[in-house]
Amino acid sequence: MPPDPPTGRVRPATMQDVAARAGVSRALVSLVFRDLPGASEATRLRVREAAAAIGYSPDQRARLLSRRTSGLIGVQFGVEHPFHGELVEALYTASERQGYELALSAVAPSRSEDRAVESLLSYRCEALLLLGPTQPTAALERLAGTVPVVVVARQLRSRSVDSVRTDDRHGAAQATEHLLGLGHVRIAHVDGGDAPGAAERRRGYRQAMERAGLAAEVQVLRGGLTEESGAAAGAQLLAAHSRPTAVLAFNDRCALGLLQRVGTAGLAVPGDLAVVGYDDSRLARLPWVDLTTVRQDVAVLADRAVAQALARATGDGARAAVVVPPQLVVRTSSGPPR
Amino acid sequence: MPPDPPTGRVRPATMQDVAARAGVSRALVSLVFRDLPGASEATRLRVREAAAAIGYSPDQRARLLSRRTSGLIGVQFGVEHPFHGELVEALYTASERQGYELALSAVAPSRSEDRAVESLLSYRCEALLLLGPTQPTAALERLAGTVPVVVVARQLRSRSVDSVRTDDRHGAAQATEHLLGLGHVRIAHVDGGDAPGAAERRRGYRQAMERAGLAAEVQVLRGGLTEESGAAAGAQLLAAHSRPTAVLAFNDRCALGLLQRVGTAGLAVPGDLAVVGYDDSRLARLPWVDLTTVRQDVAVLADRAVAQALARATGDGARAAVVVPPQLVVRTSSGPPR
DNA sequence: CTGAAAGCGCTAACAT
DNA sequence: ATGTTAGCGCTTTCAG
Repeated sequence: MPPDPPTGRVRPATMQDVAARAGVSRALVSLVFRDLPGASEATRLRVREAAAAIGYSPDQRARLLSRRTSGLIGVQFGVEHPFHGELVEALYTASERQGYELALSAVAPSRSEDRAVESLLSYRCEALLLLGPTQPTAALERLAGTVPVVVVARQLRSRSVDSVRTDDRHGAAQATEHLLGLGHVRIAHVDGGDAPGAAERRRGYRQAMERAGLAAEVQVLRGGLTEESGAAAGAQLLAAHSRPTAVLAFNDRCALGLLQRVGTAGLAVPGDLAVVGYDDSRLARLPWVDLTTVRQDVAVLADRAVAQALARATGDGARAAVVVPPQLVVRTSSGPPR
Repeated sequence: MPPDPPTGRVRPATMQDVAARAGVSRALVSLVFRDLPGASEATRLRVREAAAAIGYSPDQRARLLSRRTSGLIGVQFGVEHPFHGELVEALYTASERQGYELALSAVAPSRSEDRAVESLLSYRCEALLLLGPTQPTAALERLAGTVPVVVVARQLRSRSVDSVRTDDRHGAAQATEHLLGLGHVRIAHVDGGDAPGAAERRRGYRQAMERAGLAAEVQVLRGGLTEESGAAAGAQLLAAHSRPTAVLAFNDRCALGLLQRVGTAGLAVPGDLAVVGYDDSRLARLPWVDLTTVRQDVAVLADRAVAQALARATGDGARAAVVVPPQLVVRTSSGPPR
């Protein structure tokens, strides 16, 4: 054993140390730690004890390097998106179940998606999961030529890149149908502009209106992803001479801004205006908001994404665009027209 | 070159490939990629070109393994805390400037802090940055015996574990003094119970009141970290016979719930009640909220945390409890009493 | 300035 | 059931 480094901390124990202490070979220790057959119960116990005694834990760096396959799935996520947080959590569960480790790389205003991907690649991840990437499709396709790529939570028109997302068209249609079922006729949609998913949600809304024979009532207002955009749309609604009795907002934050704006103007919700959001975020569940909304099934999204990534990484499995059904969550912000 | 694996993807290029193509030795390529002296400009160019031509990027796994020091800083963060997201972003900047890589490990309802740390340790990180950990101090001290640990954004009473945090006592005092300066006398504090930082903020509030000779007016209401807790406290305030004219809430979310509750009751803000939050979160900046609040300096916290971690990892540098001053951000939710 | 050789700590394929 | 032997792709001496 070499002398301690100047810090006074001991060199971390290696597999060799454990083997020596347990009186076996390194290979045996390796087997025991990977729970593979080929060691007697008695030795397993001895090895475990020796390891515990000297505080050994396998060195992941060496393990990654020596394995034929890295066993790593790279995940690019945005630090500012609460929804990505939920996804990451679900991905841990999903990947663990399938025996893989996650490598996280964050995207932030000061850290580009390119940098995030580059870092992931340097760890030789077997597949990349990109949460709501904003890179152009061409760039994603190029990347997918290097490593299996699964785009999560973004609609993508590509033949080569895999994707897993919620059926936003269906979600928006469901929400619209819910309002129609309540007896609303003048139903407006405050959209998300060119945000991921916005086009799909517009289509779902429009189709539901058309199916109900209300094509003439279709009214799409320019919105966005934030409270501010919702408030602006709310102001527009108030100014309209034939005000809608119900609104489907692009997402919960947008709905919240809208609620705030029309509330200030004295409108009752849902009496004067029924409001539906999208995402089922924490905000939607606040007691005084209690927003009817559309929930994305995070656990299923994560499962499918990991499964698809691994299928591609191992060579079997063809390209797929997986679509997961959303779920309407009815709360008190939507009710029949007065 | 071995045949392609069954996936049809080519084996990633190695340093040896680059060396062969550029007609130099591997060691040279290594130097070039680490920007170390010892190679002529001409060779550098040749190497870079060769690498680019075959799409080489250094294998981080091998690099980590072979270096005497891993050059990794492990970060444990909570996926559900927007503030941790901000910190992570700043940590990327700070660590990059000091030539270190970040290894991220998330904590979530279904993923314990122990698991997160275990994963970080398996990569042989040189130091651990724990963002708002909830582990007991004893556990943290034990961990710190294995690897340098810096606790970020949590107050900690320990002689062996380093910490970097905002001066919450000072922040709360500043906020209280701001309200005092506006002419308020009956100032209440809706606290954070036993949340990290709550005790410090209570003290800051109390001390400011006492310094102003208003010890008799001190009123601490049980609150919490969420909108719900703020709303509950708001209801209590409304019921009080001698209602305060100003409130300092534990954080912005708590303040928001409070605002909502007293707004519903018809109170004007800041006219009937001045409200101050804490954190300067996105919520505080919403136009119709425009909350006076206390900002934590994320960039400085991150810088100090990384610096302290590295100082300890390299052996020099003693234990430290770094305290970063906060900054009061005055908006429209605070004004003089009517 | 350049090249050869020895590991880093583990896994994997083969012996025994 | 256990031990032996090569590497994984890089960094790091130490010679040229």
